[in-house]
Amino acid sequence: MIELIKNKLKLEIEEKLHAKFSEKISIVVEKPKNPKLGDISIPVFSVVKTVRRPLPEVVDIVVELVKASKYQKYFSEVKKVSGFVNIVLNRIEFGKAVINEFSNSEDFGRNDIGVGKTIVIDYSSPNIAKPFSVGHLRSTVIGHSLGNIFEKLNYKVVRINHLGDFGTQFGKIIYAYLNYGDIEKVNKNPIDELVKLYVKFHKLAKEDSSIEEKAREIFKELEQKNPKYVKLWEHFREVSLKQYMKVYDMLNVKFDSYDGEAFYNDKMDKIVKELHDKDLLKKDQGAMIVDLGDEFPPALIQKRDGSTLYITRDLAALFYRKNTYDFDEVLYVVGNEQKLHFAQLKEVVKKMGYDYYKDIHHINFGLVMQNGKKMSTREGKIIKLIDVLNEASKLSLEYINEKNPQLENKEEIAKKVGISAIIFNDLKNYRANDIEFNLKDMVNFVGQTGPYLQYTSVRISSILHDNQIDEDSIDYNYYTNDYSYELIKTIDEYEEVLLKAKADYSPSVLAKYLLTLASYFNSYYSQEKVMVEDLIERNSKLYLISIVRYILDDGMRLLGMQIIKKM
RNA sequence: GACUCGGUAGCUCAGCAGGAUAGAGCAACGGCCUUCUAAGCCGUCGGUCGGGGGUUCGAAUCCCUUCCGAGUCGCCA
Repeated sequence: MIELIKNKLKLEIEEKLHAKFSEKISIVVEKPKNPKLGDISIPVFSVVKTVRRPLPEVVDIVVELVKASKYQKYFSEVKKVSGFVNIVLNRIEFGKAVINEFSNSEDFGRNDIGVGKTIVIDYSSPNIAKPFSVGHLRSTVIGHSLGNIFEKLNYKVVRINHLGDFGTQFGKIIYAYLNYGDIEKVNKNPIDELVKLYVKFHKLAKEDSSIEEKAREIFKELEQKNPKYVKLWEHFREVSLKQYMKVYDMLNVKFDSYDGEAFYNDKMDKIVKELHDKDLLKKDQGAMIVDLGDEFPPALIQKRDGSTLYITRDLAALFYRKNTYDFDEVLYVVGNEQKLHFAQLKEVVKKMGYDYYKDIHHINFGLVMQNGKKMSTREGKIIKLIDVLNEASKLSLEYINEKNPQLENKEEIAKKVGISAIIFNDLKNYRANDIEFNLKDMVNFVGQTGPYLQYTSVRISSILHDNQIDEDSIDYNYYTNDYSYELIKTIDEYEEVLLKAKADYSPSVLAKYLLTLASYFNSYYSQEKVMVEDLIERNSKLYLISIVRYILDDGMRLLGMQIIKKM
């Protein structure tokens, strides 16, 4: 509502100023930093500059224009403060407008910006035969949440888990397995054992680099379907995926496709041929490259031995997705360290003459660091996500035993709180920032955390209970005190927040907003008694807090968190 | 070395299409449970917005420069 008022007011005033001074003037209509100054603010310095009139005169003109606005029924006061014109809203009229908007909406916050558009999101994408680490959590929860947010905005979303189930790493693992592996150990504890082999390989390669060459040979034969290697590969893939599914179940994450890199194995010749036909391919030091000029290093398409590389597979995947889903945008939720790769990918697509290179977006995120350095599987330093999730659930159960020992289904709720805490902790900060791994922070349940949001929703549920709410007997006067008014204003921002989260491809925008909403509610809660004698007052208050709960729950759902009624 | 991203309170971070006294949470300290869940609320303490220049009526926000951290830079993904 306020966004609408601001936008229209801006146009209205710009138009009238234009008529008056016959000069094009652009003004800013914003939210003042300090709410005491008002609800809407218009700095007039830019107007002074273009029309070259004294500031007080311009301020007066703008004040008159605001007062004459179509929206003046929403204004209770128009003040001039130095170079600003500040507007105070009429709390009753504004409250009524916001509440009505909620009442008339099927799904509050929804926006039709995405109608008819398809968006493909590539996320999670763990590497087979490697543990699902805290590093993969980021891609998984960011991608999942973005998918939910896009769906809320009426996009059609295709969720793809592009499994890292191919590549030279398999040459390495198979080499190590054949020389040092033990079938029983592998079957007993698949991923752990395969990681050991992978780490061992890298240790050995440091002393004897010739085994790198052997691994490459094995991979090449795997690509050419050597049955012995294919069989091993299938086995490794199967046992790994089984373990990943456990984690996805815990996180409540689902995908439309699990086609990984191997799926594109037979789709790459076509790419190489097309690049060749378009005269983009160049032989260089025995390998085939696409020269990308001065701006980027060349893209390596084919190795000296003829086997393919990451970017070749990504190209094949991209074209497959374009043909299959006809997307309007494709998002790759992949870490910062692959920035160059995606820049090169876009550049190659551009050179191939496809205009939709513009629709490729690398949704980069910060690395999970340990002691200020990137975590690396090669060095065997890895923290398994499942351990962290279990730890958080355990701690959450301890909390419940301390705070609310009589609670039913304690274990189940503890899991929902613990896992949601981990998810929220990951999403609350802007995705591209690096984060230092810190279990203590991740399982902290006090302050700006997942449990804080859940707790706030639970408090509301506890009041709402099974009270009936009559939407027709609302007295808007109960929404005018400061505590209520902050809630009304924040409720009003929900849709805008979702659009911002979408525009930035960052769930943190939503996460921060939910914290603000919850915080305003908790202040309200400490000040206002809801279950009062007066039925109109009680009803009005119940309705207001039910809206707050609706947004909290909807927002948490979009972030991929669990909604609970008691804790 | 080149390129990219970051540097805001002791710690974790918002704010950055320029706007009015720079905001939260954690930690520390002090209050608030005979009233709807105290995983909460209220308050105190805490900042040369890395340093230096510049553009502007106005800079944490834009430009230049410098220092610090991270990532990437041809046969891994």
